Amino acid sequence: MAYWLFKSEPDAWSWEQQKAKGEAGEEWDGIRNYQARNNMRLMKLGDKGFFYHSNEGLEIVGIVEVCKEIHPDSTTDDERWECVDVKAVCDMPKPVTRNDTKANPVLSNMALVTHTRLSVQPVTQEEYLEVCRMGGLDNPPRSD
DNA sequence: GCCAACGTTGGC
DNA sequence: GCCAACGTTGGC
Repeated sequence: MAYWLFKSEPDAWSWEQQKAKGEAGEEWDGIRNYQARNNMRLMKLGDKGFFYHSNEGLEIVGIVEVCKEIHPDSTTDDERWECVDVKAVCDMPKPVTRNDTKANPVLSNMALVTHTRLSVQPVTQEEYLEVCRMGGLDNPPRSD
């Protein structure tokens, strides 16, 4: 079991829209980057991840859960591109900004800091728990 | 809106 | 298999 981070521009797909989908969740489609796709291939049902607003906000605003494992991306016929489905689990009580993560030595190796352009990233358990602590989330949902 | 970083494409 | 050209992402 593992932890992840999903980036989305709120103009294109926001945390509010994700929450509105509720338990049904939604495809994390439109990913056209091999590294990001490969990360999604590794995801298991029940894995948790952060929902990050890029471009505007630049902060982790909530927690999502993988609710469908890797399958073809319905937005393209190109069979190279696959995706998972995710559903919203809970808000980050106090959103954690990218600057916050950059300023925390515990998170110095976090992909959000070191791999700026990667849109689907792995997060270590240590990083996950630290970000949740910073965000005021007392009982972080676990992947296992 | 700009631009640096980085990923992809295609010619050789 | 290299690398120049080009396209995209994302922070500022």
